[in-house]
Formats: sequence, structure tokens, C-alpha cells
Amino acid sequence: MLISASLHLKLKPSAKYSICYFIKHLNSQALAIKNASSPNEALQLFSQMHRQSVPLDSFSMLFTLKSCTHLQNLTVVHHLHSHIFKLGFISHVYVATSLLHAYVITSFELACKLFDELPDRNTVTWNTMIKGYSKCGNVSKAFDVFVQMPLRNVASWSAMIAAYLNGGCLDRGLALFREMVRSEGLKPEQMTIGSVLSGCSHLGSVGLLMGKSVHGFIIKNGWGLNVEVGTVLVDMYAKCGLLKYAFLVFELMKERNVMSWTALICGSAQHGDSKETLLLFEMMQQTGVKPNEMTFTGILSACVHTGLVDEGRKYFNMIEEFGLERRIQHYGCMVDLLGKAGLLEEAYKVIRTMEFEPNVVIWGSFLAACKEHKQFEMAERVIEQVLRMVKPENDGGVFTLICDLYALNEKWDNAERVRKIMLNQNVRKARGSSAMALLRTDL
DNA sequence: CGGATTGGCG
Repeated sequence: MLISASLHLKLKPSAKYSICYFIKHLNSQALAIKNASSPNEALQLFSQMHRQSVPLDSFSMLFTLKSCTHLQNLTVVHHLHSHIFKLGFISHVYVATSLLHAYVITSFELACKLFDELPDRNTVTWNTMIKGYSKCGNVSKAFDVFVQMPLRNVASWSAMIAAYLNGGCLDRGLALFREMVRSEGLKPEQMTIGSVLSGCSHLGSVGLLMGKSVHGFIIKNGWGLNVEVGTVLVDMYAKCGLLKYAFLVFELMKERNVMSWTALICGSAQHGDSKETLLLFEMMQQTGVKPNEMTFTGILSACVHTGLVDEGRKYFNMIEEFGLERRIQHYGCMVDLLGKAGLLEEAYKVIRTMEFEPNVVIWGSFLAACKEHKQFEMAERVIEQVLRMVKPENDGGVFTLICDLYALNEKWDNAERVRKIMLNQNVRKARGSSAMALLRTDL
């Protein structure tokens, strides 16, 4: 209905400036963007508004930004930034924070630059920066922000604790958690427990020790096992490889939502038991819980694990049948699945037809499959394009892969060229994140 | 008429 209203507008430009139409149009457009079924649809509505010279309000801007964040496309962010700047929305804290978040996702360097230039910031803005530094592993900078910010809320503490845990500073993370509990006025909410436990999830056996102590903390404080806390516990135990405990906590929970089921599904997928994963998916639906995007990431990765190509295709199509958005991770799984099965042409087609810009992960698994199946011609279609987007200091693995592919096909000049880029930049393969090694650097 | 920012997944 809303869209038809705007189409109607297109047909009758004479009516465009009548006051009644103007107001109705303005409001309905913002809502239409909010309800858009995909980021591209939101963008289309946005540019339609712009083309028709409809004044953009902060809501249209916010909804567009929010919907495009998943695209992880720097060009789109730049485009929206220029609109925001021209319209003076850069001083609108909500809009500015949303834009900052979009930059944190795509290019943290530019996010820092924007943050310095912002005329107005609130707690959420500062929190976004803590998250950003945490994401790129700069714990001390994250702490600088945490100290510097004028006002801290529960989310700020959670973000900082998570930054410590993700950076491997376990004892400082735990100390901050205790300090937060002790300090007046701030009770850890689900979110804090959530970030503490999800931090533990990434740290393997050492994280498990800490996760258990937080679990004990929850029991000691008599907080009980509600859905939220139960779910993060299930997730933590599953990610740390203690699937037995994950099932145990899951059994104890009185109420279970999509997230609880999804944690278990992803855990068992990661564990390599695809039969059980798919069974859990059936059970979940039988209890009337509908899957979300992340559930499908788990299901698809289980298919990748066991090489279930037909099932993978089936579940991939199911995403839209459930009215869900396809995420870049879903495409990543499909490329991985098809590539490993040697169906490189189909994998290539998936990459070319998706609405996302392919990222390094996608190209990496495509090239790895090319190497595995000795399909050099297929690899050569994309290698130069990939070389242009990877950074030697971050994507050492992809460089090695490309070098191997050239060598495999006896293109020695090219292999040598890639090897030289790597040598000049002192490429190391991605830093191993053994929890023990991280702990040692901290002590 | 009102509608809103960070937080989860490799």
C-alpha cells in the first residue's frame, strides 16, 4: 500500500507539492524503508525519495542506515555519509551513531576519523567506539575510550569486559566484572553476563574455566536460569566443546526460544555431528519455534561439514521460504559446500548473483576449492580482483593460497610477484589464538 | 498521530 502510494506519486508529479500529499508521503516513506524486506529495497526507496526531492527526515536516514549495515559495503556507507553530511544530520546523535556503527563494520580507520569530527556524542556513541577497538583487538585503546567517556552505562561496562576477554586479558576482564558488580547502581544485566560468557566462548579451555566460575556466580547470586542466561550458558558450553553440559543446561531451562535452540544447533554443527544438528532442527520446529538467520548458518555449516550438497541447497532455499534475509554467511557456506564438492561453476554463480560484495572469506574458500580440485582456470578468473582487495598484513592466508595456485599452474612469474608482495609486507599467517598463549602474554 | 542510535554469527 505504501509503495503503491509512492508509485502513484511518480505518475502524478503535479500533485507532488500539495501539502496533504507531501506530509503523507514523507511519513509513509520512512515507514516503508523501515518495513523494507531487504537492504536493497530500503536503498531503492531511499534513492527514490531523493530523486523526487522529498525532504529526508532523521527517521528515513536511520532506517536506511540500519538496514544497510549488514551489507558491509563501504561504497554504500560513503554514499549515505555524503547525504547525511549535506543534510546536516551529522549533528543528530542517533543518525551519527548509526553511521559510526556502519563505519565500524566496514572500515574502522574511517570510523575513528568520523568519531573525531562528530559535533555531538552520547553514551551509545562512545560504546560503539569501545566495540570498534575491541573488534580490531586494540584493548588498550578500548580502555582509553572507556576511561575518557563522560558517562558509562551497563552496556559500556559490558563492552569493555568483552574487549578484555576477546583480547585474551582474562583476569582484567573478570576483575572489571567484579568491580561492576561491587560498584553501586550497576547490576549486571543479561547483556553483561552475555558478553562475559560469549567472551569465554572464544577462549577454549581457559575460557571454559572462567565460564564455569561465572556459571557458579549466577547460581550463588540465585539469579536462576531464565531464557537469556540459560541461552548464553548453552552457547558458551557448546562453543567450548562441552556439548554434554550444553545439553544439560538446555534440559534444565523451563523456557526456550530461537536463540536457545540455535546455540545448541550451532554447537552440534561445530562439533561435526550433522545428523544430530538436523534432528535438533526438526525438534525445534515441532515445538513451534521458528528458525532465524543464525539457525540457518548452523544448519548450513553442518551440511558443509559432512558434504551434504542436496540438503544444503534445500536449506538454503528454505531461508526465503521462512521469510528470512539471506546473510553473507549463508552464501559463504554455500560457496564452501559447492566448492568442496568440486562444483566450482555453481559456486562461482552463487558469488556472482548474491546481493553482497564478496568478502575475503568468500574468496578464500572459493580459491581453496580451486586449489583442492586443481581448477586453475576458474581461479584465474578472480585472482587479480582478489589481489586488489586483500591486504598483505591481514590476509596472509589468501596470499599464500594465490601463490600456491600460480605455482601449481607453473606461472612462476606471477607466483614470484605475489611472494614478493608478501615478503615486503612481512606477511604472517593469521595470529594463532591459543588461549594459553594469550594468557601467557597477559601475565 | 508516531516511528529511534550501540550489543549476536567467520
